[in-house]
Amino acid sequence: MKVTIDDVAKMAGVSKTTVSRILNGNYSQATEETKEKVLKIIRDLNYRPNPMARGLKQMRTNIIGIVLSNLSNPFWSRVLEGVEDTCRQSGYSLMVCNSNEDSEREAGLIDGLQMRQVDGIIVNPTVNNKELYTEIVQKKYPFLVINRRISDLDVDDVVVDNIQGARLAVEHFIERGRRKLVCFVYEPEGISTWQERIQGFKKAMSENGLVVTEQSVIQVDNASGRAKAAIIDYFRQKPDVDAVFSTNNMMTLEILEGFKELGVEVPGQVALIGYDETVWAKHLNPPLTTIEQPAYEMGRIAAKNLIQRIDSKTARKPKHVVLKPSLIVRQSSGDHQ
Amino acid sequence: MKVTIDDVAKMAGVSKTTVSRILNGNYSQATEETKEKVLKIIRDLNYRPNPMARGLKQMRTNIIGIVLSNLSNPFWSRVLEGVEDTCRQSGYSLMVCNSNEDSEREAGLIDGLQMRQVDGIIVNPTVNNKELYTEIVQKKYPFLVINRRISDLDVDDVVVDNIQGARLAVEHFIERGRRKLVCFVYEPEGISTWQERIQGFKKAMSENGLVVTEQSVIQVDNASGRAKAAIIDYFRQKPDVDAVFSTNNMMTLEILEGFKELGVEVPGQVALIGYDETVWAKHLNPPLTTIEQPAYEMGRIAAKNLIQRIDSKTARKPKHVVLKPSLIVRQSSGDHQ
DNA sequence: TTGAAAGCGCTAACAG
DNA sequence: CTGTTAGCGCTTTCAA
Repeated sequence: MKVTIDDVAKMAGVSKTTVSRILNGNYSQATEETKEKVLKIIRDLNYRPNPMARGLKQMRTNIIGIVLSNLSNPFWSRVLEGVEDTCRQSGYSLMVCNSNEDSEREAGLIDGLQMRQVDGIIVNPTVNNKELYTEIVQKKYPFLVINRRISDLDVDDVVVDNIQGARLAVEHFIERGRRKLVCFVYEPEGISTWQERIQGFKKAMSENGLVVTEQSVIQVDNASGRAKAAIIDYFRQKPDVDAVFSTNNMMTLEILEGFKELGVEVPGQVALIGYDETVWAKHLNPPLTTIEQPAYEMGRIAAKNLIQRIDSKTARKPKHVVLKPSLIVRQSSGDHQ
Repeated sequence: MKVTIDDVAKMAGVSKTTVSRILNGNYSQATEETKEKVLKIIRDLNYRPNPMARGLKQMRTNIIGIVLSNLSNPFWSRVLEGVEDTCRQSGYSLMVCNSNEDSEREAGLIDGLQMRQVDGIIVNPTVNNKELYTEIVQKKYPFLVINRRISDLDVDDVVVDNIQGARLAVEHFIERGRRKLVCFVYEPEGISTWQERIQGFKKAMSENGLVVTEQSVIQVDNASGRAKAAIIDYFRQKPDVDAVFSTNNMMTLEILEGFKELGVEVPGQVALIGYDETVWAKHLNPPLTTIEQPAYEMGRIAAKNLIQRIDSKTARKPKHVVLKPSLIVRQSSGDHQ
C-alpha cells in the first residue's frame, strides 16, 4: 500500500542510500543519469518520505508549536495568520494549543509540545510559569515569547510598545481638550502588557501636567460583565470624567454597553479610545478611535525569528523585537477644539 | 542527555518490553512489584516516550489536522476552540492550516497533512477539490467535512441548517411587517452554505406569499468593499426595499457602512438581519439582529466524530450532523407592528 | 559515484 | 509473567 524508499530503490535498481541522497538534494555526487531515473520513479510512484522515520533519525520534526492564551480574540487570530503563513512558507507545520490563560494548562501544553519534539515553541505566556520558561531557555530549546515580556529572562521575544500605545491615547485626548482621563485595565498580575499600558498612561499624564490619582487607573476582573459594571460604578461616582482609555477590545465593548445603559453620550460627554483595532471598530456607534497593533506582523516576525534560532546551530544572543502601535482616529475621541 | 526506554530498562533491571508494556497500561500481566519499580524509575528519570519512534512503529501520530479557509473570521476562531478543546481532552494534538479559500493551496495542505500521517483531517472545503476529497474517502483516510457539504460524496460532515437560518430571517421580517426583502450573498460557486441560504430565503418568501424576482437575491464578489458598493448601488435603484438579509458577518459591516453613507436609517427605513452572531453585534448602531450558529458546538462535534472514526477499526457509515441555527432579536430588525 | 550496514526509540510477535 | 528478536522508514558513516 504505502510506498517506501525501498520500493523506489528496488524499482530504480539502486540502493536506498542513493535515493535518500537525491531526495535530499545531494545531487553533487550523482550521475545526471541516475538522478533523472530516480526522480522519475519517485514521481511515478508518487513516493513521499515518511516524516516520522526521517524525524526519528534526524531528531527534528519540522513542526512549530504555539501556545495562545485566547483563541477567540481577533487580535490573536491575526497573529496566528502571520505565524501560519510564515511557517507554511518555510516548510514547517504548526501545532496550535490554547492555554485559555490558565497557567497549569499552559505548563502541560508546553510540556507536551516538548515531548512531541517540536522544533520550537512560541508562547503568549501567562507568566506564571517562570521556572519552566527559564528551564527551557537554559536547555537551549528554541523558545520565543510573544506579546508579553518575561521579566529577568533573556529570551527571544516580539512585543509591541505598550507604553507608546498608552501615550498615543493620552496625548490625543489632551489635544482634543480632555483633562479628566481614566484608564480601565484588567488585573495586571505581572503581565507586562497591562503594566506597560498603565505605566505609559500615568507617565504621559504627568508629562502633560495632569495629576495622577488613585482613581486614574481602574483595575477590573477579567471576566465577562465586570468591565461594564465597573464603568457604571465609576461614572456614578465621578460623573465629571471626560475621557476613558480602554486597554482591551472586549473591555471596550462592555464599556460602550455601560455608557448606553447610563445614557452617557460619546464623545459629547466622554471621549473613548480602545486598544486594538478590529474589523468592527469603525462600525460602532460612534466609530471608535483605536490603538492599532501590528498583529499579523508580530506573528510573522515571531515565526521568522524562531525559525532562525532553530536553524542556527551556534548559540546566539536572544533577539528582542519591539513593534510600534499606531493611532486610528475616528469619532469616539471627539472633535478638534 | 535524552533518556530512552533503554535507560529505564537498564536502570530497573528489566527488558524494554516490560517497560513498554507498563507504559501502555498492560498492567494485567505484571507483578505489582516490577510495576511499581519501573514506574518509580520512570518518574525519577522523568522519562518521556518518543512519539516519533512510537508513531513510526504504530503507524499513528495522535495528531489531527484541520484546514480552515479563513482564520480571521471570529466564527472560525470559535469553531477552532471547540476542535482544540476536544482534541486536547482526547489526547490529540492539533495541526492548523489556512487555505485562505484558495483551492490549490487547500490541496497542497491536505496532501501535506496526509504525508505527515496525521490520524485524521477536518476541512472546511473550498469544494473545488472534489476528486481529492473522493480519493481520500475511498482510501478510508479519516476525513470530516465541516460547515459546507460536498455534493454527491458520502463523507462524515457537520453542518448548520442554512435553509432554516434563512427562513428564520425571512419569517422574522414578515412578522415585523416587512414585505420588500432582499438577500445579499457572496458568489455561491458550488458552496452549499451560500446556496442553501439563498434557497431558504426564496423558499420562505414563496411560502409566505412574497414574489421572488431576479432582484431578490444579489450576489457580490467576496472582496473587501464590494458589498458596500453593491448595497449603495442597489438602494439607488430600489429605494423602496424595506428589509435586507445579509448572509455573512463581514458583509453585514459593509452594508451598515453603506447605509450610513446613504443616510438610510436602520431599522426605520430598512430592517437588517445578519448571519453569524458575534461579540460586537449587540454594540452596533443599531444593535444587530442575527442568526446565530453553534460554532463551538460544531467544532466539538466535528472533532468528536472524527476521533470516533479514527478509533473504529471497522468500516462504518458516514455520520451526517445538522445543527440548528437560532435567531437573536435586537433592534436592527425593527419593532413589532 | 555508489552501496552495505548500523541504528534512531519504540512495539509486538513469539518463546520461554 | 518476562525477555529475545525483528522490524517501522529513513539517514549516515564507512568502505568500495
